Amino acid sequence: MSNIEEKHSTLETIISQRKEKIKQIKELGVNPFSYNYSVTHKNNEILENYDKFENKEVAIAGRLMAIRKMGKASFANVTDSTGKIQLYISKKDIGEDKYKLFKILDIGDFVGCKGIVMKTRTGEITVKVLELELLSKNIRPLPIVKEKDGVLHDTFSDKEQRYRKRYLDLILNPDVKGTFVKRTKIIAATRKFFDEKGYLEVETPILQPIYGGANARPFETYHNTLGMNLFLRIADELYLKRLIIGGFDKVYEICKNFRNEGMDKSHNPEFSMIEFYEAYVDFNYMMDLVEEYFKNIAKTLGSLEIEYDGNKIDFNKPFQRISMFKLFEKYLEVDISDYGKEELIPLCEEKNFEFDPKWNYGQFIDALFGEFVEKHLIQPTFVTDFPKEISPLAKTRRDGNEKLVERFELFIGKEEYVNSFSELTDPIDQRKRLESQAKLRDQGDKEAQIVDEDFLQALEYGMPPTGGVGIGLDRVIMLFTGQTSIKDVLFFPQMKKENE
RNA sequence: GCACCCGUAGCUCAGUUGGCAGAGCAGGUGACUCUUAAUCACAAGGUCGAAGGUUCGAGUCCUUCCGGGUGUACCA
Repeated sequence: MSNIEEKHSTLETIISQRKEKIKQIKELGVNPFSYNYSVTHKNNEILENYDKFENKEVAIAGRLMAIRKMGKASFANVTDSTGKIQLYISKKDIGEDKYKLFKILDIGDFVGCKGIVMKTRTGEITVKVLELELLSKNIRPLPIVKEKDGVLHDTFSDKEQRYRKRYLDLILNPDVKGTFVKRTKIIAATRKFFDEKGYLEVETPILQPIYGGANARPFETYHNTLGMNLFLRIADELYLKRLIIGGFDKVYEICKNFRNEGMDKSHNPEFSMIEFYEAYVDFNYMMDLVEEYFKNIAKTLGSLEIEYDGNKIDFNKPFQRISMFKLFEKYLEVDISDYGKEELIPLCEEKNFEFDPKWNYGQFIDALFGEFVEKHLIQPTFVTDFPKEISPLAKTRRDGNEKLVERFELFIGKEEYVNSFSELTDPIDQRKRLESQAKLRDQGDKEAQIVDEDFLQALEYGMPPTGGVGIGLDRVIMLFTGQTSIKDVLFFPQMKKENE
């Protein structure tokens, strides 16, 4: 025997068997990849209105998810976008040829069937098939999830596979679909909320010659014809402000932003935000609007009280509004509102908190807040009184306190969801602030902002007082779907290349 | 970035002290006309994530690398 037997893995064997089946199916005169099918009803309609459908004819279509053969008659489960229904298929009803076809079908195939709605002896609503059609042949075996008494067995649970092959996750883990339907509902409700407030939805460039509006490292790309470097936007702030300067009163954009930095449970390199800007209002007005927005989304999804990551979050009450320094007083047990950098250094030492002596006042406050305060902010809380150094696009406090700006962030369940300020409209001040960012950049802060001359020029023409807000939509979606990883609210989270 | 955990058949998982790589499901063949994690019988299916090393002998121990998860840090 000189013939070398090819060693096949199970997978290769199954795929070649199914390709062989395609040949057989064609020999039976059947197209294994048909063009259309006239569906009269969805599975759930039938299951929910059995009385109406009993003994009536229906035509349904979907994917075969289980097959139980018993000789001359068989049962199968077929799943469509609404749910799973049982088929009863007997040789007597569909004829010798079609039964032969049925017998070579596999789990994963799409079928269409016309038949009579009935109940089996055990009471299960079932379509007794009279005409069976193969709509699309599967050749790669679908993972099999079994279910008994509501308990799932052998679930498709490998997170890596679920993220890389989201289509399988959607087929095999029904809850996943629900999360993404909710995602779409939240986006739609967001759009509706701002449309009804008289905001104009706009689109601004994703490819930007200069990036800005946030502190982050960008993705860089290159345009061949223009011969220039472009950046994927890290925020759309500076463009939306240009539109306010241009005379729009209220604009919003639901935008994808791109930030070239670390990834974790709440950071994906591309993510969704909504930013909105309104002329003639300040950050206090925006606090009201943001509070209304969150209550609106909660209501849309059914409840003003939710549970998230082990915490009960209550949207009924007015959100707490509190100065960062009051929070420091509470959790640091020191009033640091009059402290400068010189006083903060011994405080850090006393609290055993590691710091970089090169930090400016704002960076100290920011770091201390992150370490000692954030973890306590469970219920919705507007935090105000941010230092100027970490807020280069926000107006100085109107009461003359030069260290602080009119800015708030909304925290829920220890996470930041919203960032907002009374937008800085003074072009001279704005230039100064961006220049001091540039200085930080020169000192090695890769996330400091860039001086955008075009934006500064726009400001010089005059910008009305404006309130602006950015909301991290993926996080909002996580909150209202109960997911604690951003990967579970993105259809296709970013992954490293799989090795072969 | 650091720490810990995981990677075995298409899927879900066993694999003891280092001693012949296993099961269920799916797939194949056969039986079976109300099954439903259908059942029964038979046969098949493996680069144990990759590469090195220790050893008479490595799925198992060591090193490096790849991928994933969790925590932590950076992060708006």
